[in-house]
Amino acid sequence: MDKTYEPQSIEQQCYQRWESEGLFKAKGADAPTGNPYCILLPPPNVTGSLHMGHGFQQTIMDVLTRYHRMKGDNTLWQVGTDHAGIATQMVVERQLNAQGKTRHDLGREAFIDKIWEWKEHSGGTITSQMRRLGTSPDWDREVFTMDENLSKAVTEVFVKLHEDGLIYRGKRLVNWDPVLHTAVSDLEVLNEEEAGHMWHMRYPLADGSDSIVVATTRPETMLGDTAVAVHPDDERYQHLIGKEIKLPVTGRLIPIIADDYVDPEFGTGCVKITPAHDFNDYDMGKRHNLPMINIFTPDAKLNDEAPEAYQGMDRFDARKAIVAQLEQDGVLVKIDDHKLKVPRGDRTGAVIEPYLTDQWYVAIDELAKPAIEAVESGEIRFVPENWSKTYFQWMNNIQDWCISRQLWWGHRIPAWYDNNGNVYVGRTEEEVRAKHSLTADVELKQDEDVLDTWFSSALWPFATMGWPEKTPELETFVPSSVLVTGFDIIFFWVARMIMMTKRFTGKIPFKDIYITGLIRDESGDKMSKSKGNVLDPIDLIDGIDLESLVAKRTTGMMQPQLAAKIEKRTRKQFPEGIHAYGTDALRFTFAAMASTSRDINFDMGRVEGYRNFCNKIWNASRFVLMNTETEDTGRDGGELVLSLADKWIWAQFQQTLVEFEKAISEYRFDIAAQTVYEFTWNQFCDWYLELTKPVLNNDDATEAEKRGTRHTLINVLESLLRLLHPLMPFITETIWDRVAPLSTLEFKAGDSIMVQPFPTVDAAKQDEQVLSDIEWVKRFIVGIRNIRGEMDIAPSKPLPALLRNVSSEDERRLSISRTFIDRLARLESITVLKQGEEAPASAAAVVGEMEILIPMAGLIDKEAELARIAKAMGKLEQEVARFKGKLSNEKFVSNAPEAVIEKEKAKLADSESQLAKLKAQQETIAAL
RNA sequence: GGACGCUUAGCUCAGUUGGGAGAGCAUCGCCCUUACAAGGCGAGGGGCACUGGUUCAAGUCCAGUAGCGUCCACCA
Repeated sequence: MDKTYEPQSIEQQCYQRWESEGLFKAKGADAPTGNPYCILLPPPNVTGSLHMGHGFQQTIMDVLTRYHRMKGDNTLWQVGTDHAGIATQMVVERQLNAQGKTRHDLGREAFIDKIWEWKEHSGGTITSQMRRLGTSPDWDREVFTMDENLSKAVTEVFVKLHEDGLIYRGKRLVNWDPVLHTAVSDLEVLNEEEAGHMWHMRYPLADGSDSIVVATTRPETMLGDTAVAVHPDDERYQHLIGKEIKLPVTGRLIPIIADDYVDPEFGTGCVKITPAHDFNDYDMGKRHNLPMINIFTPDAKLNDEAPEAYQGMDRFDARKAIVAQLEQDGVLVKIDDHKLKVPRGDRTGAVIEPYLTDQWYVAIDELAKPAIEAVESGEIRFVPENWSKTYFQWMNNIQDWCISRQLWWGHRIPAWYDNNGNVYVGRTEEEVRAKHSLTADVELKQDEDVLDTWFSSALWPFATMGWPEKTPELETFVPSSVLVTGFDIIFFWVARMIMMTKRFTGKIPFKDIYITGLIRDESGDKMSKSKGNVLDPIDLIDGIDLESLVAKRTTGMMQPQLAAKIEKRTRKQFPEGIHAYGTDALRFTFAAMASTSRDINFDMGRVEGYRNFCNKIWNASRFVLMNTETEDTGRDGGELVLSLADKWIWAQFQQTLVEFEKAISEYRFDIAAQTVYEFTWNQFCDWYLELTKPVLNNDDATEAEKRGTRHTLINVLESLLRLLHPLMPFITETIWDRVAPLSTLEFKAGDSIMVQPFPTVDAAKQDEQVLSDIEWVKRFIVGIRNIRGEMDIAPSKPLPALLRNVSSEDERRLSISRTFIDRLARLESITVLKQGEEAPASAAAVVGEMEILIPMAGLIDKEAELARIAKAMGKLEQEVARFKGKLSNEKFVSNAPEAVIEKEKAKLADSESQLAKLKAQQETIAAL
């Protein structure tokens, strides 16, 4: 193996091999063995490219998938992409615009063809990037939400819901995006606080006897006013209720009405009512039977309901013009600054206009009820559990879902109209004609609208499994095991999948919902193009030089004026660009960051740390191979004598395995990552590999002993690679290919690590005695290293050691670990002092009751040793004081459980004994 | 207005039924010891946001305060 770990040189070839050998394939619905384990990939937009959130979530899904596959489960990671109606249409439309054309120039069919064409060429970005991440979904089952079979499911669901009376068409006020010319759902509207004004306008009474002042943030909507409302109990306006007002500018007469909705404290206590352009006014308009005057065209210009002077004017220009007119008429009382929430479309950023149109809706209450119960009953579980509250809060106040969109790209609504305005819903025109006995001479036109993208996404759990056909996959993989996703789409997607899957399969869509945190930048800001703090996972894998990174961050910006700032920031943060850390390091980082926290600040330092971890694994493996590849590892028989260290590393491995599996089962990938990191680096590399050297390089060791150690080296490493594989697929595969043939694992030549069984706990290797023996050895060695470190004694200088107060247990341990201690502590001799035997002036370390003495003569400075002892004593004195205080507290002694008190007593005794020893040392040395 | 979350070492974060404060990175020493300087060995560093309560015992449970943040709803 190369001396240095080079991720670039191993990753691509591994992946191609796995994919071409078909190793990601699920065993199939009717697999003879294995519990079904299924994960649904939240389908990314076809227009998308991989961002940090994808990388993070997909890493977690892949860890679970690989882990369960190795556990022998019938594992399916279902993959696919979403047609993303609005986003995709916008991408292709922008390309057309660049050629000076619009989609209307092409016409609907040609435009849709164009999108398909675009999808074939450019739609695969994200799936090829997923491959770079090492993800292992079953690519053969990859689906697209506009595929024929999924489209069929969409139609089926629509028709069935309509038959059941749960889909209806109605004229209502909707959120209208005047740029896209489509309705959008409540969820697609973002309300941001923005600075605006409050205009106070005086409306005169029709009879000229009085006037009333209304306040508004949208003066232009006065053209659509059909009433002014006051609170019924507001004494100021009692006498005006029922009278009429002459609306300025238009001269229309409108009534003054009374309604509880009005807050007398706010503004002037009088509200202008525009039922066709405000949701609250709409409700009030319905309560009072007010006319609804729509004053806007679909692109939010004034229509012919407005006075001629304003017709065709954009709404914001109209606002200025109206205000000017009001001022001129002397009815503008004042203008206040006012902060208000402005609704904007999440795709376009355009100010959303409440707009009166015909749309299709899903009546949601009947669907919501079983979906709420499924979570309440615990059948579906949120992880972390707390997110269920968010779910309930929304589900309990859920509104009917507007599902029609005035777009071209998407699932066309299966409804047909005749020339009399009758609507027929059915799977096809033929079905509609047959069902309603419509003869060929009745002209039918299909609804122009398409469905909300989330409508098809909602069917994901069962539509991907072949529904409405009765397939074995539906039986096997519904419900899926866990949904891994972000909290931002709990409403958009998760809730809707639960509703639809319950409705159409009677089953839940998934058992667990693991909600991941949101990846932010290092200082906690959301990553966004306009902030210039976006990291591309691929750049962390391959690296990127500074100039390319700057260019990437500053091109194609919505607000080019920010470019200079972003460039400065980027140059400061990445003076050398970004190093290539490789996929395994990035994946490990993602796993290690997946704690329960809902915001995750991405720290580049950690990627580097885990790249170093990869390097550590690489080099440790080189060491193991160096000692085993050309040696006898006992694979084909031969006596094996295991050293204390050999037994210990196996015992330690069992513990690690148990902890790892527990963490994975609880979706604590951070703990899982930490556990294997600690084992690999701090136990396996730092201790075990060092402990093998005294055996392997010892001429006195027997061949059986050496064979036992080599056997342990190669087999622990082999098992460790399998343990690590779900987290770091590439490096483990590459090394395993070399290691496995030397191990005792039985596998087919040429097989990949990813289809090997996950390590299982071997109870015979769990050994508490060995664990505590090595603990003792470690403390012994660290004690001496500590003296060396603080006394500036070269590590290479062999030292004599004297042991005082040695128990029989200490003697036993010493006898089985003598070679380890000699080598790792660099001792030239160990002398056990007899009871009462005089010792020379020494520096001391304490292991339990036993003292390790390093004679000072010629080595250790008296003052330095006194200082070292004083420091250690200081610590012990503090401890003793704390334990004594506790134990002398009458309340503690009489109330705390016996076990706790005993523990405290033992700790006190231990500290006191150590302290006494140090004190004696101190006196001896001070007297020199 | 409603709901939720966060505040622990210089930085980014763990701390699961209350029982002697942890990791990585950064910092400071010493070391090119034939797996690894992307490394080894050793060391320093914390009023656990604040106040009060429960308890023999609180980073952990309860109440409140402050600061930061997210989501939902919304007063024209």
